[in-house]
Amino acid sequence: MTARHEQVADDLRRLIVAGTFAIGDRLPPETRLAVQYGVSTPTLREALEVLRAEGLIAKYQGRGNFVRRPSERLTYPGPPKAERVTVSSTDATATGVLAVRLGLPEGAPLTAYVCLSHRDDSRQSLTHVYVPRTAAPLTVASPWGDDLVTAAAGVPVATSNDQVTARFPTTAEAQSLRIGTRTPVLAIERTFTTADGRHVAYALLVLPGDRAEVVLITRLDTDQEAQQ
Amino acid sequence: MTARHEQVADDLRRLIVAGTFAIGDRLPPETRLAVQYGVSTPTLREALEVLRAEGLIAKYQGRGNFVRRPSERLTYPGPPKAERVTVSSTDATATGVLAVRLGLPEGAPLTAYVCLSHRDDSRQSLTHVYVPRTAAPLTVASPWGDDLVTAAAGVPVATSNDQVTARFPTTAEAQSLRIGTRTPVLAIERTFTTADGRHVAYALLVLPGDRAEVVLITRLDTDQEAQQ
DNA sequence: CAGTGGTCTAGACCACGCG
DNA sequence: GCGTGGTCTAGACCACTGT
Repeated sequence: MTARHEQVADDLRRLIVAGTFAIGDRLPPETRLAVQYGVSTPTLREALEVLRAEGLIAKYQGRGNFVRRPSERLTYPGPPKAERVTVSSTDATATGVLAVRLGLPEGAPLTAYVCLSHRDDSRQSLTHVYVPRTAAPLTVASPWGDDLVTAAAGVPVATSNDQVTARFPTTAEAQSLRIGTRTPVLAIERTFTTADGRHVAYALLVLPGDRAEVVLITRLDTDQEAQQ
Repeated sequence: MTARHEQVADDLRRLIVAGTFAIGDRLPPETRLAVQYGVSTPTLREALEVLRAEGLIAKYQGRGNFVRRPSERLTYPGPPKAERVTVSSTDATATGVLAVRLGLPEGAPLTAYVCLSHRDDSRQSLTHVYVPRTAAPLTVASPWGDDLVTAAAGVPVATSNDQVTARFPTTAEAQSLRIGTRTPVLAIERTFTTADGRHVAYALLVLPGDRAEVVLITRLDTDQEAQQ
């Protein structure tokens, strides 16, 4: 009682790991694969969606489906492996959840930074950083936003509290990261806190689920880290 | 140029947060909603899939779509909020990645535990724990597997290394958690290590992306936690 | 331009839940 | 049995890519 698209995905996965389709190869067009497997095109696309979520293939509109190089996974937090990070900044105001997270009054002036990290023409991460607006000039940044926050906050930043969830990307996020709207992403909401307990920055990281993972190390014999 | 199913999702989301559809309410049948919005049923189902990934609604086959109670999110790691945890155990052998992770020879005897945590008739987490086979009798367990590991390992467990990824559930996982196969999940691979550096247990946690989040707290002024 | 994926249609049939 | 969601079909049209 396995679904048809799962059967197709299983067979294609077998062909890929067996090397019948080598790394970097383009798969046959979806229409032809659909005919070969005797399924309709939406069903075959479901199968490819599964493989894409596993990071086995990448789709490029107008070009085709390609076998991905394995273990291209980036880890968060960790040394950024991006080749380039492009940053842009705009003025914004604290509204709704943003004001709550930063402990600021509604409408307070903010500066919003957008960091997009690349590597080998592959988008790695999309980060939005929100800090209270200051005159601080900001130049370079890490893909996770740490540099921006330490530079923007006048005082040292002590801890960051990260909430990691799995969801689908918004259309804007999918376009920025060049992933499908049905590819799961890791969404990380970071709240930066100073030693005296003030929240000084908020960041939203979006990492493609097919090429990123979050690593956390817990000491079990000591006390567990406190929850938010 | 927004996709049709995104427009429909936006409108339904608006109706839900506005309270037109109250918490616990059943939405109209998908066929009727499709007619109302002037879209086909697959398109409308795509819209509902988006809302389900956001945790706004829950689907039950044969019954309908229901508005979920918000902030039902469980956090990992953290105090388990499950009402019940059902555990079953079977014998297994270390094969492939399992042997590598545990540092055991291929074919070594293991005991596999499956923990399923519930709460209010809602599946919360599915955990597979693999430990070297011993005669240790194991009774109760936390949903994250910690209790099982500390009981099974003869020596104290010092740290756990967790790798968090976002992906789709397997059909078996989806059935166990009673979620759709297209609902993103947080998959956490835990490796338990003793103070002398031996890997003594391996666990795979699957948390529904629409009701779970991983929380990690990082101290920025001290040295970053070492990566694996 | 031709080929590719992105999205959508208007149905169909099956499995499940409940009365 | 009836209504529900789960899955699939066999197309269609558009947008994007590279020549």
